[in-house]
Amino acid sequence: MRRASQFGRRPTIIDVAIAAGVSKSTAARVMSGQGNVSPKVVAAVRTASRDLGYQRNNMAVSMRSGRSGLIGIIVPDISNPFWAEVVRGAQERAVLSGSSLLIFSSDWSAERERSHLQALVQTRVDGFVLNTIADEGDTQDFTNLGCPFVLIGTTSDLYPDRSSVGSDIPQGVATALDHLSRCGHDLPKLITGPPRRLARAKFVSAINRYFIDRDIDPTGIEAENGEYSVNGGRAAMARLIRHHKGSHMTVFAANDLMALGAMAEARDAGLACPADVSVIGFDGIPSGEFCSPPLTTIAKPSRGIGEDAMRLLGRLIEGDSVVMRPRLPCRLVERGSVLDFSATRERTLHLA
Amino acid sequence: MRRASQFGRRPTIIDVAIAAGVSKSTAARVMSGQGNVSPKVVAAVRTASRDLGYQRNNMAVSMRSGRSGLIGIIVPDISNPFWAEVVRGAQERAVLSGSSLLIFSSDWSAERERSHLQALVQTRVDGFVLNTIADEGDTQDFTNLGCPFVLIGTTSDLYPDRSSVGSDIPQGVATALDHLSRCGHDLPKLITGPPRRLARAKFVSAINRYFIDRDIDPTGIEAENGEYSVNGGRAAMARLIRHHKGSHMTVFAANDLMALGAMAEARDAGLACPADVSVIGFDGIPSGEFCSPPLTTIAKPSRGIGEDAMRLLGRLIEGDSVVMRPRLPCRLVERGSVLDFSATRERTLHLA
DNA sequence: GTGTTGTTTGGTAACGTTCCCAAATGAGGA
DNA sequence: TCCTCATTTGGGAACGTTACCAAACAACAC
Repeated sequence: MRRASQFGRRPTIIDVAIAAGVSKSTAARVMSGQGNVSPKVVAAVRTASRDLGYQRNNMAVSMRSGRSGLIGIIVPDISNPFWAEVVRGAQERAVLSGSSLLIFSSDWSAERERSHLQALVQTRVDGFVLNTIADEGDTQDFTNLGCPFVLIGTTSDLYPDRSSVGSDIPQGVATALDHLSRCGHDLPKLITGPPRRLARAKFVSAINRYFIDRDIDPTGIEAENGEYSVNGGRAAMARLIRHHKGSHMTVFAANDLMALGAMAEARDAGLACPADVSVIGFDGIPSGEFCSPPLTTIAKPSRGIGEDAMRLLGRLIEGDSVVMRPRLPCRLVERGSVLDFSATRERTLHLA
Repeated sequence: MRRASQFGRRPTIIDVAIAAGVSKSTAARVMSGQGNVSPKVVAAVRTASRDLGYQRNNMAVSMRSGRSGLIGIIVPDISNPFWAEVVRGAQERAVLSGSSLLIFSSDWSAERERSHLQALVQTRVDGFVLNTIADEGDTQDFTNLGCPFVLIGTTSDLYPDRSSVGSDIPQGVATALDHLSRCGHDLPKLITGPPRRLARAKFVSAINRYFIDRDIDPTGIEAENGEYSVNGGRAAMARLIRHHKGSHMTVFAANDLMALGAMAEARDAGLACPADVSVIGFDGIPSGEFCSPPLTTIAKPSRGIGEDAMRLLGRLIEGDSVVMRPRLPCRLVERGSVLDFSATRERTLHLA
């Protein structure tokens, strides 16, 4: 059996054509399966192709067709299981539609985001999915790259006339606060992202709105900023503990990694969760199920965000210029990290 | 300022050349910065390029040069934080070397692996990193795809004359068993991967060897197979619990996700960890730090594996045909999921 | 002015594919 | 035999880039 290596290079469709004794046009017609070829020739070309180990060169195809079959996706932190899950959702759809995914992590650096974006454009991806870390003011210039894209996450609010997919933050926040109030908690303390981040502002304002709508004054709510990581959560929690007066402390973290860090820090400080400290997170990453105690959290539809973004991008690539901005609902995942005061009271009564 | 969209298509280097009033050869010389161009012309071309928003078409470049600047990586399960971390290591190196990573997950399906592999070849990646799920017997045919590659993980042992990067399984296993024995444990029970998987065989045989080398008969060791996932670990643990006689149970899981599952299952069965059940894992995923109790495990150098594989692949792509097969050392991460009988005894004495 | 350098520039081909159009072939009827 | 029509086949161009080679140009010495 002849091999690709016999040429010292990969066989082209011309090699196949020659081997089959036809012209490259005919060989191409066979490969694309568009008919109008005699059965004898089809067989000959197929055989030659198999014998030579022919593999179509997608570079040449995209060169000619203007379609690369490549899709880019840039998220801020691929190490965060939440974003990993979003990417996985996108991946699933990409495989389904026969395209390949170029995955980048901006690591919260605008510089990196820009450079990855340029790499994507130069690679001539058919489109990209982006969670831009751009803050208010310096909105990036990917809007005129001449390449279809779908934004994901909170920062997409900065581009109201562009298609985007996100989770419904106000609804998620309300779900969390409803749960806390149902469990008999007072105003929570917040662990939020870095000061300038838009996501932080959205999170905080959703919380304020919730309380204002219920005639509760939210001005007393304490908030500590931190990086969106376990260590960021630890540091913020350490500060909260230092300033804390009173008995039970309730903490609402803006993402699960920070919630995990907060719980770890509390434990190190000798505080029991949920007895002394209640923690509720935001994201719904798998690790939350196994931590001690299991983390009560607001699960975002991470995989769905990735999937829907790809679906939307697909339509954009097909030329459908519709603008859609779905905000998918979050749901409460009740586990063990939030103390239920009502249940405690009941239990106390039972014991008495 | 003129924009890419003025042509209705992306500007090419010819557009730049025309705008600058030179030939495309000259424009190309400027863009590649290889000198022999008068300063005046350089300035003109630079200006034209910026004005038009010119972005080099990497498809055309790779077409001409035979280099795509694309690298593929296929892992069995991108949802597993261990593999995510390997990919992240690879990503880091890729960005450093100016190439982009195409990431695929085979999800333990040979069919998918083959299809992803074909996608990579057709995209003309410069090389790829692969953890093949191929079992003994049906070794895949990526060896004659005419594309440089580096294998990672246990299955690379099936291709002894190919470059690969892995972790030192025997050393890791020995580290784990040393620790268990130091803590006063008897023979552990095993939670392993699916029966036909080569990784399972390597794991089990490393354990057998360890005991044989120490004149201990390993034949009595119980092992339960399962998928390499949390639920796989749960199911295996359920079976172990059902068959268990005696007091304390010691479990060595072949990966951390299964260890997490085992701990969850034990908890659901009313067994305390580590009091009733000791669990030691293998991988070193971040979630292990936050579970209850924190998971004692053997950490593989996940990120290093990804990095080294890319480094090696880089050399292969450069034409250096050296075969290297580093096996990176694992290290013990001692946390709370393994009961230390010696310490317990001491503490008991102190209390008495 | 002429010849000899060295620098700067432009034209052309090639990478592998697909599409369009024209040419060739075959079948069937007048 | 010749014409018509349908089917099958081949040739050429184009996608955007770079490398090679030759031509043009400038500078300088004779």
